[in-house]
Amino acid sequence: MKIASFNINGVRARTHALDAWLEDAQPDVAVLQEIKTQDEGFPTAFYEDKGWHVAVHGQKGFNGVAMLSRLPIEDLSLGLPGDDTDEQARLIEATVVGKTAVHVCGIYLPNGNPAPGPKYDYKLAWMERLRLHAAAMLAYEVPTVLLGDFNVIPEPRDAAKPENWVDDALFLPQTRAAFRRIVNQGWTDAIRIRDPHATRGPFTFWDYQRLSWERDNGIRIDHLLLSAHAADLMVDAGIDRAVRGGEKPSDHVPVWVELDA
DNA sequence: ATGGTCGCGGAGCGA
Repeated sequence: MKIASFNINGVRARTHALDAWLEDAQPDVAVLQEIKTQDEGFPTAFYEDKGWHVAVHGQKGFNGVAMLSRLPIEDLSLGLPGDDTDEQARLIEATVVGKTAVHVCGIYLPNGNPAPGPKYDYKLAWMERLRLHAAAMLAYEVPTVLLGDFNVIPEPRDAAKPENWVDDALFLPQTRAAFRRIVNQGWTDAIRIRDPHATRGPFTFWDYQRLSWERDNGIRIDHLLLSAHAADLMVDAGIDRAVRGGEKPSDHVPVWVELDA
């Protein structure tokens, strides 16, 4: 079972890039971030006609997440628990059953800039709620993949120019510590373990500005965290880097993991 | 140091 994540930065602006990638990569499950539309603006019927099961958690203008699955979507849940006043659409999770059941939780973690400030406070609060939810998911002991745009640069080697990010909400010590608290519950970073001693990259995001792609001035902020049961089933993982060089690309590229499930 | 690029929605914000 191939499970992927792609921050598409607007589903309407990304029709070509998304379809081309789906055709090429053939994921069984794909979680999408920043669809930037309400539910009714998502091309649900279009993808259902192509054989996808579709779940959408939309929001007008900003944020918004979705799930496309070749397998039926079961036990769908929308939104991060822990704050009934939080109306931002940033989490979609469900169970899909192939050879075995896999729980898939797709997230769009808040950016948090500028820091300090209310947006950074919201980011840290969201990460604390995610920590609690992640622990609850591990307790189910179903193979689980927690993936998406985390808006966290975990280590200096995850940025081409870490010195440019020292005051940024994606790289501040508090952000990285909050990320570590989650990972240290027992999650496996599927991309990092493929090359544990890499000193630079790989990257998943290149800003539209300052010729970042042409200069390979990237960062790694899209992550796939595997529960122990999921890590035992991992066959391969990767980053579809070439997507960034395509026509009308997102500023993120897809990340994926293949499980024997 | 500054400004640079996108998407959404139809100005300015978010990233």
